[in-house]
Amino acid sequence: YDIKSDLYYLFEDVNFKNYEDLTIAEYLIDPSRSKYEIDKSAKIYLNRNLHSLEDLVGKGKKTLSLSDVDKEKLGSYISMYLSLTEDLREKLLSYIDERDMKELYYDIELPLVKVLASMEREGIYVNKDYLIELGEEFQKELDELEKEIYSYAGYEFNINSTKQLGEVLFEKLNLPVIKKTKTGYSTNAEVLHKLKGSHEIIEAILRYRTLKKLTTTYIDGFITLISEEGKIHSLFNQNITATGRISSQDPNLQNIPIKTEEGRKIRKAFIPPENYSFVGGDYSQVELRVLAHLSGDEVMIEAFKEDADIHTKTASEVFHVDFEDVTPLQRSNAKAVNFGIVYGISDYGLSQDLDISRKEAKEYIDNYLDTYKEIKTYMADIVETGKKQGYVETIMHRRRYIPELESKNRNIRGFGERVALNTPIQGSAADIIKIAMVEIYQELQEKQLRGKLILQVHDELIIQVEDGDIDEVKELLSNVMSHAVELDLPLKVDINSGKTWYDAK
DNA sequence: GCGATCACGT
DNA sequence: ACGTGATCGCA
Repeated sequence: YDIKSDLYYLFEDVNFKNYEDLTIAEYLIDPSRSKYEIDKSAKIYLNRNLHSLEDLVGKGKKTLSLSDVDKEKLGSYISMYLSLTEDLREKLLSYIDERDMKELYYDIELPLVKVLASMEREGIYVNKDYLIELGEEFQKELDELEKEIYSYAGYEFNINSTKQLGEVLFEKLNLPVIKKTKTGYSTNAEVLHKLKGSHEIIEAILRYRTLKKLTTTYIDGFITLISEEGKIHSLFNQNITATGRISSQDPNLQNIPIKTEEGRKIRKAFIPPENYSFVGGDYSQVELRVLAHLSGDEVMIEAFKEDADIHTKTASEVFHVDFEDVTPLQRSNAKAVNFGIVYGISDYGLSQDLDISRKEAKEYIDNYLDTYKEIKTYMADIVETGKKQGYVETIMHRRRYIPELESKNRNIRGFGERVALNTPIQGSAADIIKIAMVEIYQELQEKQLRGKLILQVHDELIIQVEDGDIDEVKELLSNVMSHAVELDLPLKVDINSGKTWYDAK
């Protein structure tokens, strides 16, 4: 039960075939549960009412150490735990078998436990001095912005408080209210951008928000997590997301900035040991490729086979212009539609994204579905399947139940429909990269390459490798990732390397 | 401790 | 669509 933490200590001795993890089995049976605790599972799967460990040690500040727990109570808890585990195992494995999840469980998720444990244990070196320096740079500008904002407002207030900021903008300065939230005025980036022309304070606030985020989350936040050896060991969770993706925490290494150059600089702080480099591989358009495969849409499959720029190709089809004549705006609109389709689009959502009317958004979508006719069929079919079965599946039979499809509330049902479409796409992409991770891990060991997998960012893998083995690892990573599964179209992988995470782009 | 808001990623 | 985390302000 939750064996990843134990693998830290048993690492050298445990081999692939001789461990099991019931939290993983439970996750595959129902990935939407918020946590996997043995007392709850005993109730769900065996209808047994049990005391939890928490009943023994308490919670919060007064939590007891195990050594302080009454020995008799502890003993009976442990014996209950052991016999329960065996009963639970039998029950869960029968579910896994019934649902055709044996391959997913034994060949992907279980081996992956060890891969993730290895990534957590290895961690990643951080250049602390660089981070501190970058932080000081940001802080200097933040101090100036703070003064500037106070002078525009006419008084000092807490800029971080949306409530106080709303009062300044919409009551003191009388700027037009663009949007309201449940609790008051909306002050998010989207709103602020629309207010940009109306007062100089707006640009200062936007800049303040950006720099504040970078300092608090990515600089101060990281510095406190650096170990004595100068590393960060974040956790890679295997039973959190409803779609099968991995999540990362303490710190989250899956949302390090990249879009703006300033934020991207954070990545220069992540470095390999001496004489090592990073080799990175990322799937190009993996979710759209998965959609092309799942729907069997020949137009989209053909576009990918030609290795065309998919957004330009989409624009040329949707707007009925030659490939060469697609304008940057047309391409960026087509890109938004492609994104929207993967997320299970609504005309409302797309109209928000593109800041156009709902009617225009609907026209874009209709044009899109006229172009990719089999995607239209697929969208209708998958929702139908979800309603009929109560769940949808990925290519490796990962399953997600969608009770929202039965809701009488239109909004909730609409959400369920988007989930029904997005889950097989996002989840199959997760299946694919997980297969690649398990294979890479095994190949690096068997070929005795001096490389270790250290990061996964949904469609991207980063390996830390001794300089002499860079070329071989690049080749291996490219092959393993692109052949992880066989679809009706090729998977494309881009490979890079460098001396910091920033450079492995 | 917790919901709400905001911002970062794929 | 899927996440994590910082902060505020209230309980």
